[in-house]
Amino acid sequence: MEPECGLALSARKVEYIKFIFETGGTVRTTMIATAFSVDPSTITKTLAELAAGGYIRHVPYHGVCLTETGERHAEFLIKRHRILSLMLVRNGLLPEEACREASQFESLVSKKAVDRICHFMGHPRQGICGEITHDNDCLEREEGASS
Amino acid sequence: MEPECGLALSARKVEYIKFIFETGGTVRTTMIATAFSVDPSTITKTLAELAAGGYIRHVPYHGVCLTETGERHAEFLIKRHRILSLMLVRNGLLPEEACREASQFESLVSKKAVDRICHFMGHPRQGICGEITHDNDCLEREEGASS
DNA sequence: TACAAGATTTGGATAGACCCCAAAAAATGG
DNA sequence: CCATTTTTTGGGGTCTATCCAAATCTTGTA
Repeated sequence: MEPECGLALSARKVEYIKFIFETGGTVRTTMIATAFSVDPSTITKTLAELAAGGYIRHVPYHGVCLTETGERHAEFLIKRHRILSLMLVRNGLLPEEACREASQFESLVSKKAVDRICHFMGHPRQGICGEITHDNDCLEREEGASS
Repeated sequence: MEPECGLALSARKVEYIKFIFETGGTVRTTMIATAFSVDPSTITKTLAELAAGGYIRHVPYHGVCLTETGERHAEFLIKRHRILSLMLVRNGLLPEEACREASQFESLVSKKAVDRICHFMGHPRQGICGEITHDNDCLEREEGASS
């Protein structure tokens, strides 16, 4: 089993997945297009790629919703954003700055790095733009896992 | 005067500028091509863009060297890399990991953020992959500058 | 229920960043 | 002064992200 580095999605796709997750349920193309000020046709195309990747289920003309995989991944994406934002705040940035900066580069930070930072910070529950949740995956390294 | 956010160069160009700076003096196309395992023609093209941006002086068939601007910028790029790597180490990553992760996303971190982190860490001199130098630009915020 | 209006998708294009290959051009050491 | 090496040119490619216009699907409603 490959380590799952968490770098499979481009920055844009990460934003879309997080948006769909946070909106919840079935999300319509226009909703995403409006939220990101992008042409609906662009969204349709990107959605097709996300569907091909198994992250979402897309019913043409009706909207998309996350698959089981997509949901699990979305949780990671959001946690990554919050952990990184929190780290930045704890290292001198203002909350809004931290959130903004993290959004810019988070898609390039590996899961392993996020887990280490999360561990180092003591698995904080309170992020600066929402609560942080911790699954086994992130806690299991605690009890002497391999890597 | 615009704030100079430090996001003008792509990740690849950042690597090239840092490499040229660290190599010092006049650097030849092949040297860069070899260092990054990329076709020389690709380097020539990217070099043309960096020259157009005023970062380097390119004498065809002879090599490139940084301009005054390029040198100043290179110093920032290297400092950014070291500050971010150091922050990651201080937040739980192993040195090599930190360096590798920082290289991936550093091009997307603003100068302002770097300055804040640098300030927060107390303007450290010892990075994990080299010494960190601090210019006025980064220290002046200390004595109550505007932003 | 048929249709107009609105939402969505298709198809066609563009743009930027990177990259490669083959061939031309320049530099250089004998 | 020429063969070898280095570099540049010219021509393609891929990928991601976007836009526009035209087709297509849904739906509320008359």
